[in-house]
Amino acid sequence: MKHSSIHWFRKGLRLHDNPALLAALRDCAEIRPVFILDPWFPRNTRVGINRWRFLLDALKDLDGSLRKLNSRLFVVRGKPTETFPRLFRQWKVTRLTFEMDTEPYSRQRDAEVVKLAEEHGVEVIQKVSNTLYDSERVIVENDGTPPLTYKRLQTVLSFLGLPKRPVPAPKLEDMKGEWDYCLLLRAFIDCNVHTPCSDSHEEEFGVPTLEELGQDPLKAGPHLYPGGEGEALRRLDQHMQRVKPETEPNTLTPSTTVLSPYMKFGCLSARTFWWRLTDVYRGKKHSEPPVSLHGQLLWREFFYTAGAGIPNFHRMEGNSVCVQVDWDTNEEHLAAWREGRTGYPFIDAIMTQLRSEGWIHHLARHAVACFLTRGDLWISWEEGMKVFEDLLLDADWSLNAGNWQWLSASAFFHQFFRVYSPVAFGKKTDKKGDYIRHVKQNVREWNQRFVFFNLAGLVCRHNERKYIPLLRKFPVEYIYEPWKAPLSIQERAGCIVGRDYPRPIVEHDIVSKRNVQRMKAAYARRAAPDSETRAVKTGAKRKADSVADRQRNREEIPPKGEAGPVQRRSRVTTLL
DNA sequence: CGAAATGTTGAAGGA
DNA sequence: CTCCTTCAACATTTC
Repeated sequence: MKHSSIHWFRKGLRLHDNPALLAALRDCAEIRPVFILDPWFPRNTRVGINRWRFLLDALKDLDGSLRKLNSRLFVVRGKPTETFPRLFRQWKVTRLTFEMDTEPYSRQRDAEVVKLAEEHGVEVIQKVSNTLYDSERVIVENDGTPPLTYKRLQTVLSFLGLPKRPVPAPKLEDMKGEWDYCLLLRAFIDCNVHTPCSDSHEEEFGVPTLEELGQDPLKAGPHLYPGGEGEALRRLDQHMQRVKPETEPNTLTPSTTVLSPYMKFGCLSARTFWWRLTDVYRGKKHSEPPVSLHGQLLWREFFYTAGAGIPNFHRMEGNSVCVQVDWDTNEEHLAAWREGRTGYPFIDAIMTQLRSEGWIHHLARHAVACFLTRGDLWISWEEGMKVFEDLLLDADWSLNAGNWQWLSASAFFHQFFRVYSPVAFGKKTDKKGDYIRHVKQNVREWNQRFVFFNLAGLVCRHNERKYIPLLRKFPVEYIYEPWKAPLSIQERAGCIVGRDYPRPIVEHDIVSKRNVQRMKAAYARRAAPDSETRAVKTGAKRKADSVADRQRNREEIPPKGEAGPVQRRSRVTTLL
């Protein structure tokens, strides 16, 4: 029997290394690649305009690639649970394929869709291709809980062996079936895979515009990182051809790959990236995990596994690995942080770049995350996570929640006495504060952008790309601390602190010391939740349960070897 | 069991 | 520029 297949794109917006798409094409007469978009959804979610633009880029790219295979992308407006029953009937669907997604929201949605498919007699095929390994498998291998240290993850993965090789993208031959044999019969029996498209495809199923999603295109920032598989593979090639494909992890200035947004949307496969790195590194001297690029992919794996196995991973409450902290509520401070007006130029420059471009360096994320939470403002990491979700092109549920817990010393990382200084940290790699002034280091690259914006008619909005142009003329010794400059120097720089640029909203040296003590108290409460005062009085400190103990206490997990893989899988699922 | 070592990337100061 | 110590001091893993 020849199938009528739907391949459902969600993440995994690519043709390469897409095993679920290949599964859809097997023994298939009709294939319809589908992306489902609720036109009202954008108005109710924390997805900023730059991220929407990236998604639409990726969809356009996907549609273009599918056209080359004599197919098309169907962008279907609606909710998955309402849309699929209609599509199943209308298109006489027999098979639905999609990439497995481990996020709780997606799992619930997918479970509902699988149920609907069963009711309509539609076969469902799900494949793991977003991560290097099957997260559930990693959890089972670690006795039912996600590894909570990087070392532990490495140990578990060593049992599982190397990641699978990526599968090739479908080619035109795959879409045409056994063309040679069928050519003569083609008029009578259609034995080729094809995608039935109507003349009204564009109006009905075309990729939407930003306007359709209720976004004002004029509010988008410079288009530095266009979305899509094509751009992802181009960037990958570009970085793999560099003499030294390593990035320096401990500096802000040298360029990193900026492949993270492409990874988030699945425009680039983690396995493709992994094996390309292996090829490039073969026989050459290179760094090792955790700092190497292989290591970065394993960090992604680490947080994905944590997100898949720890209930309420995106919250403090009900999250077994998260230290419960008495964060303050301070709307003014939160807004100042979000909008880049804390009075600390390094912090404000980073937040300005984030808002405008949708990507900031890893260590820049550390600096602003620490500042918002345990370092300075003592505001919950959940608030920071929401802002990143809005503004970061690469905002990925598990990684975002996991890294915010890390930086706020709420989970995984516990050396809360190591506080990033909003003044000193940036100076280490950028003594002159070029980043704050945004001195153009690569004129040619900037000129290309200039031409591009010019053509796009956006030149007036985007030719001023300095992160804090106000502070441009401050001398080097005051660029990180403009409030310390004498008034005469402020006047000469054309910027008076307190009038043109804000005074610091907190005094770092004072609040950071206070916050370390508050953190210490929060950890003490965790160690002895019901007897903090007693512990202090007697001087006795009860030993904290290990995280694994506390997780086990929530739900008993059978000892290794007792339950078979199938049973275990369902157990893991119930943990969610 | 308890001590020692370890942990992707702190800051400040000195050699 | 790199390496070192000291600051105060966490959880987790290893020995």
